[in-house]
This record gives sequence, structure tokens and C-alpha cells, in this order.
Amino acid sequence: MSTTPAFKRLPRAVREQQMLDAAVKVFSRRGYHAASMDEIAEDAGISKPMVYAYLGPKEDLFVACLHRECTRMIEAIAGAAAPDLPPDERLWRGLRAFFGFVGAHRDGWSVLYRQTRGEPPFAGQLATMRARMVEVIAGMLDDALRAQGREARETDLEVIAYALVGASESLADWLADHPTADPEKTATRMMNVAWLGAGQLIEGAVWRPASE
Amino acid sequence: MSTTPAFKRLPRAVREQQMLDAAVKVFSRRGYHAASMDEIAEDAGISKPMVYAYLGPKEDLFVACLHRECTRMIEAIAGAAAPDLPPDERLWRGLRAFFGFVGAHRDGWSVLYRQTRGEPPFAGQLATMRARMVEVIAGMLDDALRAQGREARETDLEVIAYALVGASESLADWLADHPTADPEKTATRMMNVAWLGAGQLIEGAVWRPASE
DNA sequence: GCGTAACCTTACGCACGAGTAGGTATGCTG
DNA sequence: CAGCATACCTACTCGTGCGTAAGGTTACGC
Repeated sequence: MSTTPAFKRLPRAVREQQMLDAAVKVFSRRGYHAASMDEIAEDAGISKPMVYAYLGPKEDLFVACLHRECTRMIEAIAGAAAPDLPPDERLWRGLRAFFGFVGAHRDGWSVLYRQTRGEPPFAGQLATMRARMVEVIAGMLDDALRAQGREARETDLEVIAYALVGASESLADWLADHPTADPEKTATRMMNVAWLGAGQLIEGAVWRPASE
Repeated sequence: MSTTPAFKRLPRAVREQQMLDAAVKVFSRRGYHAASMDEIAEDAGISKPMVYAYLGPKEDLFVACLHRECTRMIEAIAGAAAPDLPPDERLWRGLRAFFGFVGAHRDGWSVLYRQTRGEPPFAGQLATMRARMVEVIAGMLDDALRAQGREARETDLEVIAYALVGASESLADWLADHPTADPEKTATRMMNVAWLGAGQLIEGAVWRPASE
């Protein structure tokens, strides 16, 4: 009887992490709806009622995943991009941290962006987080502008920042789908597109439609 | 009896369009899974079995929506960006057509991108379409390069194109969420980011990490 | 060594929504 | 006006998967 309990009893904190790991994995593979609580439980090496006891119903579980992955990502980026650096250096470090994170947590990224985007109950959370990112980037651009004694309409900066965030997300998807690709190199490419583009804009260059 | 039939009998082709309209609307509002066939039928002013008779089960219905919206969009863009124009003009017209389409078909855009992305059964279709876009953009960049007697590694171009497509998608989302925003203006902003960025890259400029 | 509390399980109820069976009305063709 | 095809409906079945009730088992305090 007391030979091999096969499954050891573990403290709550440990089980919760195992469950979240399993949930992120299954959610990313199947999508929110197709993921069944049974599969998550099985993958975590635990039975379903435990999941409900610790993390609550499916929706709460997903939010918990979202929250954990989101926190990890924000920390990774914030830790890398110190606010007292010059703008391009800040952007570069932020990008490097971002792509590094995605490369190391492809499942987490998938849950965060691919799944969350389309599901009305969660889309708001994602939008909030993205808004924070956009604000930071826009602030950075604004700093760079003011350092040159210039100004720009707020909306313009916001939209540019939005485009940069979108481009980064898109490349992150590309990275997640190409396991052999190098996060560092991807970050460099993104930096080229972002900074040379945004950089020229800051210099005052403007492209206009030719005619009509 | 023959007073007011309340709902006239209509030919199949008309009903199908009404159903697709309703489906796009409901899918975009609720998401694929949360959308019920009952709600779609009701919104189309018709009963459920008719939907099944004409468009088949839910998955087929969604694919039909996808197909219609996708075709409309491709046509709008292809019609605007003639291949014999100079690269920047081509890009500009393509972008203008794209944002014009999104502004006029916000629901369709939502279905196409927000919903399709996260659902494994459909994600492939979207990926194929996006790949076509990327290929076109990459080809354009390549043309511009060759015109200057230069070369670039294929992967680099592809990644840059991917970033541009991602940025455009992201701004399209922004546009879809800001009903008061002007598609034309959004297109101009995107063009600034895209062309001045990519343009500088084509001139041979390269940004490198500073140290370490 | 025994209670008790936390951990963990099997086995079920139940709602919701996809898909269908079978029947009714309408308009077109001869 | 007969006949037939097509548009259309009400009312049902049934699978699937979320969430739970009630009961076993292991560890730790005394």
C-alpha cells in the first residue's frame, strides 16, 4: 500500500503552478473553447475538481493564465528598458526583451495574443495592456521629439506607436511559428523597421500622396 | 389569408446574402463559439433550418463568411494597386484601399482577423492569405531594391514585409475600434511609418546595437 | 495510535446549442 | 386549375463538456 503513492501530495502553491502550466499549454494548442477542463486536469496530472477548487471555473482559470503570462512579460520588458537611457537604446532593449520572452514562452504568447484577441470577455483585458504599451512607446517618441525642440499632435504619436506595437506583435507571431528562428535577430530586424521609420519621422520627414 | 404574408418568399441567392450579412454581424459581435445559429437565423429574419439548407453547418457557414469578406478585400486592394506603378505609389494605393475597406466593413474585418486568428480550424486559411500579402509586399521591396542595382537576403525582405503587414493589421484594428476616425488619414499615417522606414532600409541604412 | 484537516478521486446532473424530421404554404408551368 | 418544385416553419433529439456532491486516502498534531 505505502509502496509508491504514484502521485505525491503537494502543497497548494506548487499544484497551482502545475495547473497553470498545463492550462497555458492546452489553451495555446486548442484555443479557449476547444480546450476542455478534463484535458487540462489530465495534463496537469491531477483531477478536475482540484482545478475548480484552486483556480475556479474555466473563465477564471483563463484569466489567471493571462495574468501570469502578462505579468511575466511586463516584468521582462520593464526590467530591460530603464527609463534613464536614450530613446533608441530603450526601444532596442525593450524589443530584445520582448522577443526573448516570446521565444522562450511561445505557448504563453499564443494564449496572450492569439486566443485573447477574439474572445469578447477577455479582449478588454488585452486592450488595456496594449494601451499601456502604446502609451509608453508614444511617450518615448514624444521625449525624442521634445529633445529636438519639436512638437507633434498626440493622436499622431499614438497611432505611430500603435503601428509599431502591431508590427512587433506580428513578428512575434512569426517567431512563434518558426522554432528555428533566432529571437535576437528578429529583434534587430524589428528595430531596423521601427527606428529608421520612426526616426525619419522625428527628423521631420513626411511622405505625402503624390497627386489628386 | 392572402392579406399580408409578413415575410415574402425570396429567391435563394438573396436569402443567402442576408444570411451571410447576419452571420458576419453576429460572429463579429460574439465570437465564433458564442455566436449561436439561432441568433444568426433570427437576425437574418429567417428560421434555422433554412440556414442549414443553404449554407450548411456552422463551420461551413463561417468559412463562407470568411470567403466572401476575403474576396471583397482582395478585390478592393488588387483593383487599386496596379502592378505597373512605381513601388511607393503602389503601396500607397494598396494601403488606401485596405483602410477604406476596413472602414466600410468593420464587421467583416473583425471576423476575418480577430476571430479567425485564434481558432485552429480556420487559422490556416488566414495564414495562407496573409502569406500572399507578405509575398506581394516583399516582391515590391525587392523590385525597389533591384531598381537601385542592389540585393537583399530573401528572409530579410520577408520579415520586413511581415512587420509592415502586422502594423497595418494593427492600425486596422485601431480604426475598427474608433468609429469617428478617418480611414484616409489612417492610411496616410501608416504610409509614413511604412515607407519612410522601409525606404531608409532600401537606401542601405542599417541600425545596429550600440555596444556589448 | 487516533482524530482531523487537507488533498484527491469517481461518478454524476444539467444546460445549452448544433443539427434534423416531417409537415405547410406559395408560386411557377402546362 | 392540377401538379410539382421550392421556400419555409415548428418542434424535437442528442452529444458534449462545464461544474459539483459525496466519499476515500494521506499526513501531521497530540
